[in-house]
Amino acid sequence: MVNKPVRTIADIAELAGVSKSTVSRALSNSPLISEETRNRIQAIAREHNYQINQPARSLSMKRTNTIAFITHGYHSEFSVEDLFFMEMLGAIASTLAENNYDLLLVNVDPYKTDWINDYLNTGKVDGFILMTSTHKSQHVQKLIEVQAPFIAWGVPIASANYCTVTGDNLTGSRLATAHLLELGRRKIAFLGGPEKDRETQLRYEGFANTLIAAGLEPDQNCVVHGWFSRSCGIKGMNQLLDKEPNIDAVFCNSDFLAMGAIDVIRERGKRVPEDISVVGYDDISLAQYSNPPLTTIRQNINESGRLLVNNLIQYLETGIVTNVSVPVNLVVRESTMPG
Amino acid sequence: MVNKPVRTIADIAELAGVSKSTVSRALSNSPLISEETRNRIQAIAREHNYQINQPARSLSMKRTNTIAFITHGYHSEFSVEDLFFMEMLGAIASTLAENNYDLLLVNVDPYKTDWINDYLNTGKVDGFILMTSTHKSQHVQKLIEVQAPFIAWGVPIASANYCTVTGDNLTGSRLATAHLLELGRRKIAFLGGPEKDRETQLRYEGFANTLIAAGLEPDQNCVVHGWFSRSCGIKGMNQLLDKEPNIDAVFCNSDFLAMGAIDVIRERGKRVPEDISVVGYDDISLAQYSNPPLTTIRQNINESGRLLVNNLIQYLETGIVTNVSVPVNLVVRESTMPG
DNA sequence: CTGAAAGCGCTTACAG
DNA sequence: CTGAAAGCGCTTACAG
Repeated sequence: MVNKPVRTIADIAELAGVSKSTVSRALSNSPLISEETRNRIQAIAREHNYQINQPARSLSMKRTNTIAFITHGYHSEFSVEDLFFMEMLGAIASTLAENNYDLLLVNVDPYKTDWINDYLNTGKVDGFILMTSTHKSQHVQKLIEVQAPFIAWGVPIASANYCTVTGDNLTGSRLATAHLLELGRRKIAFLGGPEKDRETQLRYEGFANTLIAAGLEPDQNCVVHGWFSRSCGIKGMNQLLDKEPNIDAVFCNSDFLAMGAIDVIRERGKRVPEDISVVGYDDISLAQYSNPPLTTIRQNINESGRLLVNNLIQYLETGIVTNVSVPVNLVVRESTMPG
Repeated sequence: MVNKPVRTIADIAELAGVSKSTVSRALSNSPLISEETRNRIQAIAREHNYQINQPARSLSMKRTNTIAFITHGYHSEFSVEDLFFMEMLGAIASTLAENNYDLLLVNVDPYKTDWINDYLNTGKVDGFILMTSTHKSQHVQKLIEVQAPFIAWGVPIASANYCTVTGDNLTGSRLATAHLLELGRRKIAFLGGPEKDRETQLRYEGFANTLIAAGLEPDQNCVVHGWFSRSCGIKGMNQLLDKEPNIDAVFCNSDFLAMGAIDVIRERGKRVPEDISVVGYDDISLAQYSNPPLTTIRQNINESGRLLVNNLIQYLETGIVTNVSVPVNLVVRESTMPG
């Protein structure tokens, strides 16, 4: 039945006895085309399993319907410590697919920004979703400088105007701290992310303000900073307990920090949560399987991923710059409440 | 200094006083061009930060230098249970980058194969890396049917000729079983993956043969099958202990199965490894952080990812079909040896 | 060693 | 509502 492959709009035009212009318009549902013609052409295309050629389309339209997800593994390769952005990636992938966008995964060197040029002016992608954790501000500044369309995860840099999605860090830390206070804890430590991270600063702010509102004085002996990794949780918790052995709770800025902290607490002969309550941050899927299951601040990763995609697409189409803060909530598990 | 943007080879041709053909050849290091001309043109391109237009190039060359990584989350979104393919993805991403290929991430519905058409005849990608776990054979058969260039993770289907990379399942299960026998275990259970999985079958074969070689009889009461997930580990371990309460070791076909099994063993009042030794499979990055750290069969994920990329590229260039089996090794941790 | 020209497969003003 | 034609920015036979 099919005696000649149908690969191009020219093939379809011939079969339908119309011009290529008409085929092109019919396939893209142009209102210019009469319904009858459109249906006839679309039927032919379907019957012959026609697929449009994307490079040709991109070249002509100067857009690719492809978005690059920019990240870098915590170690050189991806590992469990990258779970947060992996879960974000899942939500982003499905939302992009729903919008007929493709997803290019770009794993960059966090200390270099030359990836921007490689993907933007080559016409490979229409925009970027920036998920890098290290040196984020350098990447943001460079993206702005070259006027690249992008959206970034995280608190926006004050001096610049660009799209962002972030979790509500102030509320998150307030919820965590209030929960620990309600449990009767009074010597609460802060096991933070990098000190210059805006997210970490906001979380400290919420933490300190909640303590003060409860009539307590934040104690600088109970504050440490580091990366969000398990190994920094181990290091940080050791430092905290060295300085202040009678800590009765710790608010960690990530679930991995919390897991590292719990290991240290137990190694030092104390119990979680009986002696020290531990709260994490993010609620990655691993948090509930941890031992004990982690009380943590849920970042609503799926919702955040959807917003990153939808707001970037909106920006591409309309130029509207959005900065959204996604609600967080407290999830209580056994690391603060005995099971 | 730059008074006119330099975006196309035509712009460079004008600046250099040569034709577009010459620029094109010079930029792709064609030996046809004199060294002097080539250097001069490349210098101009560099100076003006010229980036080649990929869609135009793809349209002309009928290849994209893009590979699609085909997978699907274990649940609808990515979670910790997807860690195995995530870690594979890391190795694949960097190896593709080294070879100047881009990586398109395609999260498919495991029950449909229509993604093939969407990516192949559209000229979006040159080939596929197939990482789906469910219904793999359907995807493979369809790929072969439409003559799509691809490589698949896993044991090749006997009746077909296509590129694969797989771990050495026979050796893996032999190492695991021999290790348990050496520890003096005699009632060893097999907590397997899906019964129709070729990988699982091979692992059972290695397991059973090693038992027989040691003069033991494989006991069908000590064998269960399911998915590779933690929840199936819980279900399976409960079934095993219901049927055979005096099991003293269990060989699990994934690290997640092992984690689920350990939870059940403890809940039933037994100790790991004192009462029951547990061996996992894969050695995902989480295995060492598990409680207790898992003895497991390391799949050499990085090496496997590199091979998937390199052998697919080789196939694209030469048509050579490779089927490789990557060595595995035993990693002993506390789930079999008291710390 | 270099250039003029055709072609890759689309989209979209322009004209009717 | 439809078509002829130009154009997107490359590559590569073909000719010299």
